[in-house]
Amino acid sequence: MPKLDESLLSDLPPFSLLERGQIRDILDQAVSRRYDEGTAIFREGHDADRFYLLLDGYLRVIRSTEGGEEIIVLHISPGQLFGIAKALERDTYPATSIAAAESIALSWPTRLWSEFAETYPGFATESYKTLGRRLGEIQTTLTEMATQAVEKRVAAAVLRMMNQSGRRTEDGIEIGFPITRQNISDMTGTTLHTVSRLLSAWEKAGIVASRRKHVVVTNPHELVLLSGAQG
Amino acid sequence: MPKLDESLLSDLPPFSLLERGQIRDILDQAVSRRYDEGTAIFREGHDADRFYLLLDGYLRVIRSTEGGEEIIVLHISPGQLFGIAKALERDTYPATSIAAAESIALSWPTRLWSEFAETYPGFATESYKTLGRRLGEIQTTLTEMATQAVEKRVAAAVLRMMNQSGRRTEDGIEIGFPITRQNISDMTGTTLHTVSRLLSAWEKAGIVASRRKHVVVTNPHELVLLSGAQG
DNA sequence: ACTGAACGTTGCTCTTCGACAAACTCGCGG
DNA sequence: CCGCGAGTTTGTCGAAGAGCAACGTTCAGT
Repeated sequence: MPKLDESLLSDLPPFSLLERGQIRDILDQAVSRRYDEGTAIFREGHDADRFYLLLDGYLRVIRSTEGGEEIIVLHISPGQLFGIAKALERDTYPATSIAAAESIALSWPTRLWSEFAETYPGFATESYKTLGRRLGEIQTTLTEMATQAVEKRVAAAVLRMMNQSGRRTEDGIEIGFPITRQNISDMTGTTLHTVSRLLSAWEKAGIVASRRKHVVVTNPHELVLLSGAQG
Repeated sequence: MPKLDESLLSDLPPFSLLERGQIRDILDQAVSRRYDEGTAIFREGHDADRFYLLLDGYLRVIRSTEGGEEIIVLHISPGQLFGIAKALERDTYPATSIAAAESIALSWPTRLWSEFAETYPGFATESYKTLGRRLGEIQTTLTEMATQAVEKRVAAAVLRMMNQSGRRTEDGIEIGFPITRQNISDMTGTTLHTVSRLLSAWEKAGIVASRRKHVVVTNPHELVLLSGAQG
């Protein structure tokens, strides 16, 4: 295991208040690992024996029904803690995490979570902030799902990914990780067919451009209108 | 303000580890209040200046869209803490709480949350457990909403309320708070018309019996089948 | 360069469920 | 005891979107 550089953590909120030596200690206890696209970091219901920090890449957090259908609950971007079941006093993971793109994450044994929370100022605070944000996100998704028509939901989902991971290109803003129609339908509770039709229509209207597994939003403003912002 | 009795808290998880004197201190700082059916305890987006404990009654936690539609995110039963935005480092409430039945709640100023969490063993732990459970519940609702047909969602929603608040009667198990078809449709993202049709059909099939604003489940087993447990 | 698998498109049909409409009933306040 | 309003029921209609099917396209691996 190569020695990890302190600059990896020093700018991230959960660690930004700490001194060099403290960060060193934390890093020395961490395991770093790479995950190929499509690999599971952990699975729903399994023992929550470690917690994680995403250094690079993107994750999908999914839940599956007994019927075998999967729905994507949220995405995780670099710099975020995840798998922090312990913060909520759970001993199993409540959902499955899959690498949406090739990703790198640090992890620590669960027992260190309480130790970090007690020892390092701001660590617990930031963890709980993260959870609070996620709870809010999920509630928003839920309300959308319950009240909005499919087209608006899909538009909103694409916008959310764009805002979270978008990077400028010459044509517009590209979603920063590979994504299939099936993935989008799993976020919005619809079918890949319907998503395909919508994206085709939007492509004709000059709102998006999509290649296989990649989506570029060329006219974000129009997409916002479609998403039905303020009705 | 009448002096509150210590037995109010002594059996509840967040306080069960505490001594008599500590509970006295906590109670002396609490404000107790009654809320009529339909009254809001606090509203989404407002300053989270207090946190609460439901002593008696039932609450609906709702979120509303810009379009004015409301959806019910979850229900809260007696003995639960709520409005604990502070635990997630939020300074506004993320949703609105409405009394579903006449209810009584204690409340404390937000700043005491951290104090309680530090001073009283088990208090923070229990708060986070509550949040963890709710996060799980919401995720379940979300997956259901995304993958299940209306009938299954409604069946699941009725079952959930039955399990949470049901009380035995001679005819079956009655949901413990007033509930309209509109309320059920707000939980399941459908219309009151559809819910009315479903309940009528179930009534004919001998699965439920409903009077105005009240629902009794007469054949829970059949309802579980309808909810599509294990496909 | 070839092949198969994964991903995407499109047309058609069929069902579910939302929208609109109208009437009924229960329970409360005057 | 009456009238009003909130809650409920039931019917009809139409549109949104799921299901099914078939085909096209891109890519990774050999």
